[in-house]
Amino acid sequence: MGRGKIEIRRIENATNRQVTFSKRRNGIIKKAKEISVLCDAKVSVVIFSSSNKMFEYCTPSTTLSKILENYQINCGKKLWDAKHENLNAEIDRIKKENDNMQIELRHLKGEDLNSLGAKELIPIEEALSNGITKVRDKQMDLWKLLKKNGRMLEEENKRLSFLLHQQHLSMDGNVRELELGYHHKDRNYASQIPVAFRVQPFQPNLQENK
Amino acid sequence: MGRGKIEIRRIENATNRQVTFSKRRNGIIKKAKEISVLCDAKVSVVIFSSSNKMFEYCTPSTTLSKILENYQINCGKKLWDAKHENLNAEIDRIKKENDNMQIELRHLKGEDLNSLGAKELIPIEEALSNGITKVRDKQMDLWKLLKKNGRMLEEENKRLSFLLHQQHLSMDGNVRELELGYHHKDRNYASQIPVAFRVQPFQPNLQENK
DNA sequence: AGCTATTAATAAAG
DNA sequence: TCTTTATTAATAGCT
Repeated sequence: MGRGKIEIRRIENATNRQVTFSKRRNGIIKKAKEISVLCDAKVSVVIFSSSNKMFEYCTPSTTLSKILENYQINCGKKLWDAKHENLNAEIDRIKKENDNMQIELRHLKGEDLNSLGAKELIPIEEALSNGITKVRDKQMDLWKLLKKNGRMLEEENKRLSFLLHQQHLSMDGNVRELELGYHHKDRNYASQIPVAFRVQPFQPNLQENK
Repeated sequence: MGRGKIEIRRIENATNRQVTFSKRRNGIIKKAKEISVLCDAKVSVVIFSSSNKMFEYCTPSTTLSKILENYQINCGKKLWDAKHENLNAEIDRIKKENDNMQIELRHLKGEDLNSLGAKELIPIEEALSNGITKVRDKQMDLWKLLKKNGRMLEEENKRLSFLLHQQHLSMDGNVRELELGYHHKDRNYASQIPVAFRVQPFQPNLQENK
């Protein structure tokens, strides 16, 4: 069905192969549509070109999923059991891991100890006393940090109070000078202090955890 | 392409429909084979007749499973049913559970505490001190059991020694009688003690766990 | 199932 | 890639 007969073997010329692929792919899909309509059939066609481009046809009244479900029912082959097996194996593995951790946790919390003997209790006790030491060390660290911050705040307070006191003194001096010199009436002292020396809200380095 | 042209619409005559289905199905599968060979394409064709009979073609160098895997990669559609999704969801769920337990375990072992604040350390410390109390209680129980068994063994020993002594005494009496009466030479006293009264190895109630 | 007239598909060329 | 066209291939209706 063409200008010449061709043998059914791989077309070596890549361009020809591509052209033939396009035409025949369209042909197959057209035929699939036709048999769907003419004969009330359910058809699925999936085609990958040699360059892995995909083309698909599926009878409109159904879906590929449904067709594949029927496929499995009909021919018994399981299309994605390998996948399912893998997933199930993964689940089993994780569940086992889970169970082990659960047991370890329960033991650390002092539950389900009756099945254990003296030799099994020893490592648990060690883990616990080790853990409690570390937790208490950590608490101690936090406590020290808190105290250190408190001390820093106190010192900052002292420093600020001192600065404030000094400024008051020097201002009083100014005021006296002003009163003596010009009988100046402005008593808004703060507005006369350079900005850099004003008492600012202090942002402590301590962060309370919530 | 037949004795007459036909419209592409459902063939009402059931026999004709069935015949046309057979012919065209063969045609499509032949075309699929040809494009596979000519163009190095991967093709899957699945056809269900209106009476739900299944026909299939798949390029020999691959399998339907592989084609479908590529299908999913290519077009993103997920073919596997709810079952697959469920398994994946289950895995996610368990993994999350796993992670949580892992974190709890690490915290109880005194690891990864730096991210925690004072408020989070308190329940951990409580769990640990609670756990260690229970573990030590259990150890104490086992210790008491051990001591109790020791005492029982001691008492049993005393009892047995006493019995042994008594039997020796009574035997000495016999011997003296025998020596007086018959000048008997047999000095294997044990062989004359009734079996029920002999000292037997004692199976303690205490089981050492290995 | 076969047969064959007829239509449809398509190879090669533009 | 699209169109054209000569030629082969598919198949509708019949037996």
